[in-house]
Amino acid sequence: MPLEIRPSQALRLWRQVHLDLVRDGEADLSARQVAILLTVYLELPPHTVRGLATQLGVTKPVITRALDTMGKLGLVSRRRDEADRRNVVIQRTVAGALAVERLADLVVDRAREIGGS
Amino acid sequence: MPLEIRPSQALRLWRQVHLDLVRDGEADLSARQVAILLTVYLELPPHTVRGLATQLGVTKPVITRALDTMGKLGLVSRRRDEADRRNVVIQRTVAGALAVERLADLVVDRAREIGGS
DNA sequence: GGATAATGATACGGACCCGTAACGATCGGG
DNA sequence: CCCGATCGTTACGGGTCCGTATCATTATCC
Repeated sequence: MPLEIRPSQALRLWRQVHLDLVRDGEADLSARQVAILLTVYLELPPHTVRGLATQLGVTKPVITRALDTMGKLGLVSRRRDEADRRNVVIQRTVAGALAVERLADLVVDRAREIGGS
Repeated sequence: MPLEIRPSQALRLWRQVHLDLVRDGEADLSARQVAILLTVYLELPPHTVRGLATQLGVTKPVITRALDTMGKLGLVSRRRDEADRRNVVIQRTVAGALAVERLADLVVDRAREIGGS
C-alpha cells in the first residue's frame, strides 16, 4: 500500500510545511535535530548517543550538542543507564511528544490541501 | 484530489527524508533556507528580499544572510533590478534546480516505501 | 588487580545565524 | 531640486554549531 505522490506535489508539500514551521516560530531545528527527534520518537528504545550517531552517520559530539539544545527546549531528556553506567539513555518527554504530534498534523493537513498535478 | 496520508505515515516519511538528507551530507539547510529555496523555485518570479521576508514572516537581514550562504552554495544568485536599482532580484541556478529536483525525487521515493498504517 | 576498550562529555578555533539598529543607494513627489 | 520613503546591506553583541582531538568514567578481559 505505497503512498502515491508526484514530484510537484512533494515539493509543494515540503515548501508549505516549512513555511508553516518558520512562521509559527517553532524552534528552528536543523535537519539533524529533526532526524534525531523523530528517531527517538518513532524507533524502539533504548536510544544511546552512539547509536544515534551511527544511524545518522555523524560524530558523537554532534549528537551530544543536539541533545543539549533539544534538552533545553524540553524535547528530550537524558538518563544514565544504571545497568551500564557508561551509557546515556535518551528519553521522550511530554513536550517532545506534543511537538512531534503537531508536526504530524501539520504534514497531514498540508497534504490534504495539495491538489492534483 | 487531496493527498491522503495518515499521521504515522507523515512522521515516517519526514524522518526518513531527513535521515537521507543528513547522511548524504547535503548542505544542512535550516528550515528557513528550505522555505526560501522552494519559494524561489516554485513561485512565479520576480522574487525580492522584501517579498521573501514578508512571505516567511522574518526580517530582511535573515533573507540577506540566507541568500549569502545559499549563493556560496550555488543554489541561487542575485541580480540588481535595472528598472528599479533599489531592488535585488533573486534568480534560480542550474545547481539549485538540480538540488530541488533531487529533493523531490527523495520525497517521492521515500513516500513509495511507506507502507500502510 | 591492571591493562585495554568503550562511552559520552568537553575544549578549541572557526564559521554561521540571530535580532536590532544604523547605513548608503535609489526612487518619487512636491 | 531636495526631502522623505523604500530598498538591500552591513555592524554589533551574543548564541549555536561544526569537526577534531582529548578527557574522565565505567566496563571487560586476562
